[in-house]
Amino acid sequence: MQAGQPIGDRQREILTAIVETFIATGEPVGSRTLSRASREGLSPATIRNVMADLADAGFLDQPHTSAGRVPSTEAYRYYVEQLTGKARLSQEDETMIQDSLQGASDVQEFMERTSHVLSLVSHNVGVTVAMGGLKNALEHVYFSRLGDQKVLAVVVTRSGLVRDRVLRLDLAQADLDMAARFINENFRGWTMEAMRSELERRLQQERSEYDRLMSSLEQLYRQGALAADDSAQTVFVEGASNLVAGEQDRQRLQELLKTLEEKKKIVDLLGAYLDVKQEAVRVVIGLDQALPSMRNFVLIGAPARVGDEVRGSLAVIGPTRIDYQNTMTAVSYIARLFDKILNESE
Amino acid sequence: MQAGQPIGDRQREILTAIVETFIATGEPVGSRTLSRASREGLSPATIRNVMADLADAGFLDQPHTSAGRVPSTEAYRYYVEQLTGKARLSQEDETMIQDSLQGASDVQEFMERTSHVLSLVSHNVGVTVAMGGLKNALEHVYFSRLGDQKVLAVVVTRSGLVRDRVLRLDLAQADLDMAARFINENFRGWTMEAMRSELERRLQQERSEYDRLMSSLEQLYRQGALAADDSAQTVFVEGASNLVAGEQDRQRLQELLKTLEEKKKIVDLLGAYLDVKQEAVRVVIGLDQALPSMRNFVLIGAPARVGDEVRGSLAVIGPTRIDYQNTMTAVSYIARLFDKILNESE
DNA sequence: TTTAGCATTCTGTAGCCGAGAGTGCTAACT
DNA sequence: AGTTAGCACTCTCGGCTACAGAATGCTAAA
Repeated sequence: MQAGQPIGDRQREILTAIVETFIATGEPVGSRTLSRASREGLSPATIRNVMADLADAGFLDQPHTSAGRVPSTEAYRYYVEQLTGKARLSQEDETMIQDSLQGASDVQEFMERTSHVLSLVSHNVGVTVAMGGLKNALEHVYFSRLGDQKVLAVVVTRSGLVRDRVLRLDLAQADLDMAARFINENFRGWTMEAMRSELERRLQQERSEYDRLMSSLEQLYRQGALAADDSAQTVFVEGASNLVAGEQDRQRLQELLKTLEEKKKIVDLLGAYLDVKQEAVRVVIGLDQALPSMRNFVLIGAPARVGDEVRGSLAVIGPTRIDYQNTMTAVSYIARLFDKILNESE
Repeated sequence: MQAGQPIGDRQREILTAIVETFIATGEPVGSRTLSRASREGLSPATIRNVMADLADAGFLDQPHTSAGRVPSTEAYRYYVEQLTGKARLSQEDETMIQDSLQGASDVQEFMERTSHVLSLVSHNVGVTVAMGGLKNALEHVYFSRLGDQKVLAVVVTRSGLVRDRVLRLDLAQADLDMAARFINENFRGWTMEAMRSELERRLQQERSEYDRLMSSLEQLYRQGALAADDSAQTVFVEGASNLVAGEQDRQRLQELLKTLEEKKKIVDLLGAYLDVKQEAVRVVIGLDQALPSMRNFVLIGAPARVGDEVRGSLAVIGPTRIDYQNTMTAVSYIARLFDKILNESE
């Protein structure tokens, strides 16, 4: 069989079997084992022939001459593609998820719990990112003078997201109140994005007739008082300890954990692969392109949306040898739950 | 020499040497090595005698007959006790800390960065806990109706701490405003603690003449709208990957990481050992009493206070084989910095 | 009190062997 | 033409032995 050729029924079947037993056992799988497992009673020799073909086509790797075969990256891709996706979550997992997520009231908390429960059901690393929320509707801002040179700015969005930051600024409380009143009266209900650009426009325009209010607003704006969108995305990474069992090489294990600690990289990773508009769960096989330390790791994730609006992402990160079916179902289940629970609260 | 006896000069010197070389190399230290290192030119045999005494006194353990000696828990305690504490932070570390912590504006952010920089300078796990802040002075509360059955409560303290939570409650915005105005007018500047108990008192007292305001307040209070103190302590644990290099046993490593993921346990741990009123850095050797998985681990921490008020704690968690001097200095340095930076902002 | 010497004990590493698992190929079989 | 049995070959892994190296404890001498 030529490389790159579409593959036939028997090959598909055997490839699937290989991937599945490898996922289950973690050890290279040999023709004997497959022969015993396959209910069609094929002999090892036959299977060996097929395996040779699959190896030629680039679906199987061989750790060394006399070891079994190991699925290649391509094999996983193929395997995931032909997965029916019809699977059901186990009763246990479903109730565990329900219980964990019950009563989470805001996005933050939901995300935190989600990353945790994801790590539990997948036995791998659960990751969630809550977006800043440029698209959020403004509910209310509040400025408070804290002392010399310090002003506390609090921005509340309609969805219940609260962002606070302390600015180095010297304004009287009266001025702050005036500025807050102005914003609250004029921009309540606007998206943060729209509000900011409109505000900027006005500041630009009325530069000539500068009054006290405009000056305060300008200062506040320049200092980022309204930057609720801002890269301050919150990241939750949980279950890193699960990797200890899987990864043999200590060096690699350490790099892996270190990478997971670098929140920024995780945000970028999810951003790169999940920001697209796809509805469904997405499986990315071969993370080493983005993060070298993530060789042989995959990402199974979905955007977390409320209605049409993307509020973040959730994902599981684990070795290629992961239970795809189950994890995908779990991720998709939680993504739907997210929409459902948070939709009713707005 | 009898066990439990105070130890003499030579013994002290040798014990210190053993602890230090063990910390440096990580391997059991033998008499030969010590003889070469000691500038007094003692022969291995002499040292062996002393070592035998120290072993009798319970300061040294022996992995097996013909291995060197390893310091016992007691030895570390003794070692730490007789540490002068006069050490200086290296220039690098100092600037690294300065740079990392520069510009942190609120307690949260400070804590997050602190845990990170602690893990960097100690090459171990940096942990910080930000307290809820019962003792914080109330600045402002704000309630906002989010939709059916949902109310957003935001509490801002004078120190710039912002706590928000979503309550399941059905009150009209007008009622919420009234309640907020009432609290802001009556309790601004009170400590959260005082405010809550006074409010409770009033609710109790005026139960007879129940009006709309009181009813709203009651509902809000019962739902925890003002529980800015609350067990919602924020925990930051960083640098867990550093443990991979140190710990040999995989099983143990996994348990360790798992424990570090359980935020609650970490809060309890710091709480148990650091909530005391001590000013200085505290070293706790033998964490297995509190957390079995933390056998052979120590905690080097200090309360994080602003003025007289404890706002949280910071600590390094690492194996007994840690650079005590340096870590202690770093912890104490950051604790002072914490006070300094956050004091000026209030 | 300190030291030298020596037998003893234990670890870690290197090397070897054999069992086991798996492949690839060829030749026979259906 | 596809399938299977047989067989030589390769490679890993666990167990075993041997050996060097490092420390100790003890005894006896300085």
